[in-house]
Amino acid sequence: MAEISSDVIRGYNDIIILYLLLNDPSYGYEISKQIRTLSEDKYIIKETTLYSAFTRMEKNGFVESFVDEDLAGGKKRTYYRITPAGREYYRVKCEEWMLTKEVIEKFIAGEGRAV
Amino acid sequence: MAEISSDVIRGYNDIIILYLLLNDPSYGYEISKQIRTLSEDKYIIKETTLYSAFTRMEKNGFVESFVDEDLAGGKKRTYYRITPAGREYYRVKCEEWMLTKEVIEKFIAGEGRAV
DNA sequence: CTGTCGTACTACGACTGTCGGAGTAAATAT
DNA sequence: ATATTTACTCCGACAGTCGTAGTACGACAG
Repeated sequence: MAEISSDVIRGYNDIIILYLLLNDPSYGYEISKQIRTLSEDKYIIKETTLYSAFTRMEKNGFVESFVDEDLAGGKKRTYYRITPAGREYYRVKCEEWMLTKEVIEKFIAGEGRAV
Repeated sequence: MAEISSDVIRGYNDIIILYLLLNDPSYGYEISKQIRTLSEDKYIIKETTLYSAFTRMEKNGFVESFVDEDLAGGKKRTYYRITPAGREYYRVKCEEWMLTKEVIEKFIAGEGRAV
């Protein structure tokens, strides 16, 4: 099966992550598993990519983090919550996606187009 | 109007360019204008991006270049022709696009989905 | 009681495609 | 005469992703 390369998904990791924060805060490991599940194993985000996206988006004010210190066994977990600015960013990026899709498909074979 | 950012189109410049070489060889300036026209001014590829894509794709064997020395006034123009490997690469990339589109749209609001 | 697997990250350096800016030079339009 | 269009080329910078490694705790198998 074809795999999704990083160049191709680049620029969409942000919205993929934010989508999963729209309803509830979540954390890295959980998000990572959800991406895998929701995409039916077609996209498995790299840990480093995911965590660096969190850092970047927090710096940009799109998410806020808080730590849950009370996990069983004294373990910690860092949650991220989407901010209003993050929601707006998500919305804008979705619109950009629609536009990009339209443009790219003019240059794509398939969907009834001959090569 | 929203603009298409480089991160978002990254990874698709190759197929956009190859698409325009499918039927006939062409050259940088012409391709650049065609992208602009076909996308209805929604995507204007940067010169540096375009020419470095040519160089990269030639190195990878997806295109071949030849120079037309006989332009009026002794000017030169470098044409690029798609190779069989380039056609195959284009085909594969198009399939990858279909898959990527499917995946991304699971994380996108709009198209009847609520946010 | 030892080792592997799953959870939940962090750090660091490398790579690649894109970008910004500058420059070149001839042809055509004003 | 000057500006614009055509047709590139070179250079250094940047940002996001990746590969590799490491940490640390708990649960479960052998």
